[in-house]
Amino acid sequence: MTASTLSEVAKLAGVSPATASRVLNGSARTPAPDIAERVRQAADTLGYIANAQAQALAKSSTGLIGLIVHDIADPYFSAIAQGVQAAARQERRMVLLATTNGTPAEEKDAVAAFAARRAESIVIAGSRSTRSEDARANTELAAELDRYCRNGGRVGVVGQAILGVAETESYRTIAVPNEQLARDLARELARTHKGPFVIVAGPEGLTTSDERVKGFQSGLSDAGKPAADVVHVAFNRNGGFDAGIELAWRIKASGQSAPEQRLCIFATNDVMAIGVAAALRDQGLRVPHDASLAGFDDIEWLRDFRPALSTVSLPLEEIGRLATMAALSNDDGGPAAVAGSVTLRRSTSSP
Amino acid sequence: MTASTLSEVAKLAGVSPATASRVLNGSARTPAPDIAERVRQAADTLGYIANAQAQALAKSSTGLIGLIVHDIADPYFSAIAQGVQAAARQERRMVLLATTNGTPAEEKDAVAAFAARRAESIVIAGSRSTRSEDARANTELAAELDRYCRNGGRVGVVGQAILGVAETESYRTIAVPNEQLARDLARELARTHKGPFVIVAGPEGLTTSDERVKGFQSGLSDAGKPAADVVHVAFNRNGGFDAGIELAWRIKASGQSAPEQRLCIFATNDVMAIGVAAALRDQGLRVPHDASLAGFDDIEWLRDFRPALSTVSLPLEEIGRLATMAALSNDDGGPAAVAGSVTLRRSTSSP
DNA sequence: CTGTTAGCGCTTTCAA
DNA sequence: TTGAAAGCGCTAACAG
Repeated sequence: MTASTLSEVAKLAGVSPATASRVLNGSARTPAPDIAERVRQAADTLGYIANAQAQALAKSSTGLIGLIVHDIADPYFSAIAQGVQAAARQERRMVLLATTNGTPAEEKDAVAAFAARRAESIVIAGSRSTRSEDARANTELAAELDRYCRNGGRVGVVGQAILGVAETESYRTIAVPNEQLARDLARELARTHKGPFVIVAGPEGLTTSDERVKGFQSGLSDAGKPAADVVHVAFNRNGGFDAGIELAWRIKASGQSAPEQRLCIFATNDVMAIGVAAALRDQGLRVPHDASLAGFDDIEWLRDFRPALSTVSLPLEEIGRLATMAALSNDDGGPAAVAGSVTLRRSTSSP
Repeated sequence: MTASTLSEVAKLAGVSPATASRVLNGSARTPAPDIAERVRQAADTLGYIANAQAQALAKSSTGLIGLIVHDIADPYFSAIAQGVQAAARQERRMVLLATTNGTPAEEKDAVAAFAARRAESIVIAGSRSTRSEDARANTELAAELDRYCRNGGRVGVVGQAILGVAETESYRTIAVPNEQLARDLARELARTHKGPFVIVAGPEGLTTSDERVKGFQSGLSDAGKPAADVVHVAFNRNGGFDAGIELAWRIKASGQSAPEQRLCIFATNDVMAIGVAAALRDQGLRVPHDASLAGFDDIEWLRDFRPALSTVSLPLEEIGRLATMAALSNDDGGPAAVAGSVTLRRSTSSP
């Protein structure tokens, strides 16, 4: 990377580097018009591009914002990334991207890498984990974030706070009311569904999934329904598929489906619900005819997925934008939260 | 961002900054074990995090790779991004992300921004445009890339080369045989389809779409079929939907569909095909009963989309990986290309 | 093996 | 208004 430097430009223009700097990169006062023109000319002929690294070093501000997601190919995360990117552009920042496969250990690495690059803020999306096997990594992640914040970094977390990180004004979380919304969904479904409920959840200890399970159960309870069975599988499409195969078996075994026996399946996110649907179809069962099915998130794919899936709509892109703004601004707007809403579609309509 | 510095660590450990640097960050020779331990201890108590900016400046190598896509929320791009990210991690690089809405002007801005940050390589994904309104921006983009390459940057382009950029060994393109594959698809479809063909394409001048149109037409011609009508709409889901509405009208107008009148619709990418399918369904038509439908790319969504869509499978993630490696390595492996394959599914089966 | 000395490219007081 | 000089945090010759 051998680009021309400021002093080369300055020399060509016959001025000092300081002056060149003042005209080329924003400074309080602009030098004389003729000087300025000479400098600009020189910069142009040399194809000068300011070295952002050097500028960052000199003014200790990098204009970088780090984004950490589990999986950028997942529509949930790519929608959030879209929002982050939009906000970053608006605030004239560049975004650094890291994917972690959902492991706190890799999240910690990502935070460290961003800290090293002196990213001014970090946005973390993706469920937390309370599994014991992640405990150690979680502690390290918290420590890394704490250190990052103490060094002046700001972080915005999507969903739930990361345990063990001091809640300062430099650490903000965009709360997603998973529990409340799942509860609303359960109540809504319980209104018309007569049969038993089953929950297809992610691994136990995955906070987002756990919250949704808890909320759903409490919604059922509110409606005077018995608690739902919970099947724990991978928190992705294939996990949903696995669960779906098992449930298909159960559905078939129960013989002809009287309304009182018909299952209502709640998958704790949309891609799992899609997996469940695929498995049921595979096994010759139809939704909503043989079972009701609902998901969570309202990812873009759902728009053209059939049967139309009931779900909880979340403003994903907005969430990304909010998390970014929270991690950038200095106003302590307090804990931000987003609103979601139950969206009933054909997959949970009476057959 | 007030983090502790190397010299603070050095001072605490009672050594010179140079020594501290040697132990903390990889150097050829490691200092004496006891010294090293002291330094590490000091770094630890101070919570030292090396300043990557400063390191980059000193060794003039940033470990940054820039990724430019039209839209990160689009499954085509997010799959590629996944591959880029994987390759970057493997090569211990960080990725900077920029989205451009497909406009060459924003692509140029992104290249400039990456150049300023001294990214060592840039990966550009997304169709080129030959529209006259983009000519100026394209020229500027080419100039920007040229300058970037001359300054030692390396670039990997997915799909087609960017016009006007000198084809040096620092500028590599991962060719996607759009034309050939579209031709293969047309031939395959022509084998069984009796009726007329229609192509739902992106805006004229969008290279990827144009190539696919051209290939498809030549495949039809190979098979002795008349050329297909081409409908130009936006290169996304909604464009496909618009076209689908119009086509539904056409299909209905043609009365009962004898096999000789049944339409086969080729959308130049999958999301458009999905849009077409949605429109047809909206209008009470069924695929493949009332019309055949095929797309291009084989994005992940297709896996659970019904009717199962015929398409051309592209190894998207691999493409991202290859483009990244091409933009990183110094071996001039020559022009790389990927293989795709025609994937026939139910959407083009006989009704 | 360790420390000293120059920078990397830029910004920014501080004088002139 | 312009220039000189110091320094951002680190690395890399070169001495010792």
